[in-house]
Parts: sequence; structure tokens; C-alpha cells
Amino acid sequence: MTWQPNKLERERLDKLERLQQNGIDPFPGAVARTHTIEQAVAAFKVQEENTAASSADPAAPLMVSVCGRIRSIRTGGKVCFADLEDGTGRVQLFIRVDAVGEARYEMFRRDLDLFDYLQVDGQMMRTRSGEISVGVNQLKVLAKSLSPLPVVKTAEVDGQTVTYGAFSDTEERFRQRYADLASNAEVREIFRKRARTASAVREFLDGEGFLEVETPILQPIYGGAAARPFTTFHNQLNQSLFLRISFELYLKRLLVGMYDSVYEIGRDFRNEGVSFKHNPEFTMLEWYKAYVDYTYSMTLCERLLSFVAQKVNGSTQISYDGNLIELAPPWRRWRLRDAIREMSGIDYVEHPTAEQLEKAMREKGIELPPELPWGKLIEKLLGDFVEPTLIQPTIIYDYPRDISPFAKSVPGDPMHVQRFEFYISGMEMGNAFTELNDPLDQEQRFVEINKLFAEQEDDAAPLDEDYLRAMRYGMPPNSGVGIGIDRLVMLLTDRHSIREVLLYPHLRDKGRDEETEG
RNA sequence: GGCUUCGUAGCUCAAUGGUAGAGCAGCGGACUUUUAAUCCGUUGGUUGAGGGUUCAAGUCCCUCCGGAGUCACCA
Repeated sequence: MTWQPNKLERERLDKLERLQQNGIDPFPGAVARTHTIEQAVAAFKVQEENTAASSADPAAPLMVSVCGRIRSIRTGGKVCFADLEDGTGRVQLFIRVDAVGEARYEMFRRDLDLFDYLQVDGQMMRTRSGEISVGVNQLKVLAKSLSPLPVVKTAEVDGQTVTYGAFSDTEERFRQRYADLASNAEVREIFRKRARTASAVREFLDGEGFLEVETPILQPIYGGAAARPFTTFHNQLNQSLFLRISFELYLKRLLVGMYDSVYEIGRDFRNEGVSFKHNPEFTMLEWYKAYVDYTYSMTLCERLLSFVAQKVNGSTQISYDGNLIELAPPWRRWRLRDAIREMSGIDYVEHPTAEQLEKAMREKGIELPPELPWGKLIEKLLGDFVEPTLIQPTIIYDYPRDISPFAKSVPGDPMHVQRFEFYISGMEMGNAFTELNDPLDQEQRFVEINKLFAEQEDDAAPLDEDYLRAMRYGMPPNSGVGIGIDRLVMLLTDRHSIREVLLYPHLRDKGRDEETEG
């Protein structure tokens, strides 16, 4: 134990001791709660309405026992007010010395602190100013809070809620997420929405006849996306393993195994830089469905996001970064070539080699690292000129073949494949193909992509022979989609950093020196 | 990884190179319907860490740690 209590904490330790000396267990076990705070308040309102309607004899007092954390205290000589909060809401406590007795009243004033957990028994009532409260008859400490949380106060000023002293230090909020959650109710709401997002996705896909599956996170060969992996090691098997960078290849094997439609929601790991939209581990949704092509997937994406937004926020319209965004179908569909031509003035089809396209881009004054492959140049045009403008949901489709090794060609167009990405608020939200199911073509693509990588002096993903073997048994035509769930949650909660929608975003280690001391 | 910027009391923030401060919280007191409760009094600091310049450093310089932003990376 390396805890060195600060002055405030020592004060609380003293109170803890006083409670114990008075025979009070500050961390008792059993709790008899009759209502959540939300339930207690709701039941009281119902009772009030009934009483008003009947205008007969006043109803018997509504007795409740509620539990929660003390969020604020306003002490008086003979009467105290406090706010108690649990996971469902907040209610005021009205504590009179005559009701709880001198001893308990003094205990409350002297030895209880903000953020202690409390059980109170009493009747629901309204104070003179009309505030719904619990008129407390008995109170019991459930858990002493030894370290103080930030004290947040709010006030109504000109109809606006103004917050004072909110816990807002980004770093500490993420390092001590528990304190962030305890202190900031709106942060708790983010993760409720996140949970609703995941369950809405499942509800929708289950309803469409998809089967939810789980595939390996530890993989002997990684693949299915363009990313550097994390590596790890299995001691007993004496085997190097990779944390998956996508689910793609394992899910498509299941189509060979004759499941028609499968999906997985889970964690991907990519050993790359972090940014407002990148975390080393993130939650991905991928689905694959047999006998359809990417036009079907476009429709399903539109329907899925509308459904999820409706479930999570009660509307297909969302407000993000000050923009009103309509998720209901149909979304704009824009061919990649047209989008780039229109926004950048460059028609890459007229510059069909990397050398030609690079020259055209440099003539436009675009700065480029040397020797990018053709498809990467096109991605750069997309990222620089098109992506930031795509505020309303937009499906960009038909991508260059050389950066899309798992997508089927556009018939009669050797340059393009049946791939689309959809963008909302300038952010890539999903990536989809008509999946390549020709094992000979797939092998050729693997070879091509590895060659491309070799030229870039980058590590290519190892060739997955087993995946090719699976495909040789026969894979039905199909289309698959990958959607970043974290980014979707960002959209639905109007948060502009992925860290805000991850309970424990990755942060650099801090204070290692302190640990080595002990 | 590059560049920019930030790090001061438990929390939110001040402080021309010149005695480190405020509000909230805490502690003591007053108050039987308060609500950012109010009123009186009061405690609280290795200014992220280390070095340097200076008579004097929270402030200027260097290194390191951490955060944020941005660029790069992200078949």
C-alpha cells in the first residue's frame, strides 16, 4: 500500500474512525432497498395525481428506502438538505433533527461527507418550495468515501444550465474513468448509448436472419485489412501469434461452411498511431451475406444506421458537430471517380499509371511523398478533396483495384472493383465489397499486393494458404461490410474524439518511476 | 515519430521575471423548507520531474515525463 492520504483524505479517515467508535460499520453488507430513485420519484408523482383526481382523503404517505451517493449537502442547525444520486437519478433528502434523532443528525453533520453511499428510509414529500424529497426517518452509511471526488455544482442562469467546477481535465478523466463517470452524469449516458448501439445492431441483424459468431482474436496469420498487427506468444505451443486486425477472412470461411449470413461484433487491434478517430483497439462490426452484391450492402447500411439511430436517440436525425444529419435512406451515392474529378479537377482514369497521376497531382500543387502506388494516390485525393466535404451520409463506390485485394471487379472495368465506403460528417464509417470468391483471382491479388508492399518496403501480410484452400471448396457470391462501432457511437453521442466513447482509452504509461520505488 | 501548445491547492482557474492567490470542497461557528443555500472565521502548495540563466524563475532556456491539437503512418 503506497497510499499517502492528503489532508482531505486524513479528515475523512478521522470521520471513519469516529463512526467505528460509535459502533457504526462504515462498510456494511446487507442493504434493503425498496425503490430506485427514479422509481421512488415516479411512484410519488403517480400518487400525487391520483390524490388530486379523487380529491378525497389524502393518501397514506409513500414510504421508500433508497440508496445512493451524497452529491450535495446544505446543512442547517436543525434541518439539512442533501441530494442523493443513484444510477437512475437524483432526489433531495430532507433531514430534520426531530425525525432522525439528535445522535443520527449529529452523525450526518459531523461524520458524513459528499460522495458517501447512504441508505435512507422515509416518506416521499414535497418541500415548501415544491421540490420532491425524501423526508428521512432513518439513515445508514453504506460505504464511506475516503477520497473526495470533484465537487460539481449546477445552476439555472437565464434558462441555461451552468456547471461549476466540473471534472474536466481530459487526462485525469481518462486515467480515472471511474471518477469521471461518478462525477459526470452525461458521461454515464454516453456509455448507456454505446450499449444500446451494440444491442440495436444485434437486434437489427438478427432480425435480418444473420447469425452472430465469434472468431479468433489470437491468430497465427493476420490479414483482411491494411494494418500492422500486435504480436504475442504462446509459451506452451512455442508459437508466435498476432492479435487480429480484422475478422474478414475467418468470417468468409464460414460462408464456405454454408452459413448464409454471419456477423461479428468484437475488438480489432492495430499497431498504429492514435488520433481523434484511432485507438489501438477498437470495436468493429463485420457482416457477410451470401447471394447478394454490394448494392444490397449499401441498402443494408442505410437501414441499419437508421434503425440504430432510432433505437438509441429516438430519431434518424442526429446533430453532430453543429450539423443536422439525416440518416434515413436514401443516402447520396457517388462514384469515386466522379467525386474526385468534381472536387479536385483530376480524372484519375486519364492518368492510369502512378507516374502520370503523381505528375498531375504535383502540377496541382499537391504535396506527396515519393513513389506512392496508383491506388494510394487516389486515396490521397479522396482524403484531401472529397472526404472532408461529406457531411451528410454518402456512399462512395467503385474503388481502384490495386488497393482492394478482396473485392470483385466491376464487370467490363478492369480498373475498378465493387467496393464502397460510406462517410458521415467527414469520417469514414464503413467499408464494403462484393467479395471476391474466385480462389485463383484471390491468389493473384495476394501476390500483387505483396509485391506492392515489397516496393513500399513495408511488411506484407503473410499469404493465408488456408483461406485460399477454403475458397477452393467453393464460396458463394457474397457481400460484406465493416463498420467502426466506436465512430458510430461518436456520431450518436456527438463526441469528437474516439476516447470519449471508449471507457478506457489507451493512454501512455505514466509514473513508472514511482512504482519502482516500492 | 515531427511541429505547436499545455501541466499551479482535492476540483475549476488567476498570478509584468519581484512575498504563490481566488471560488468551490475541507475545518470551526450561526441558522427548522434549502437548492451554485447564506453569513462569520479558518486550514490548505516540492507550481509535472530534473538541470541552467538571473540579485531574483510558476514565468526565460535545455532535457525528460504526461496530455491536447496537427502532420506523418493507417495495402
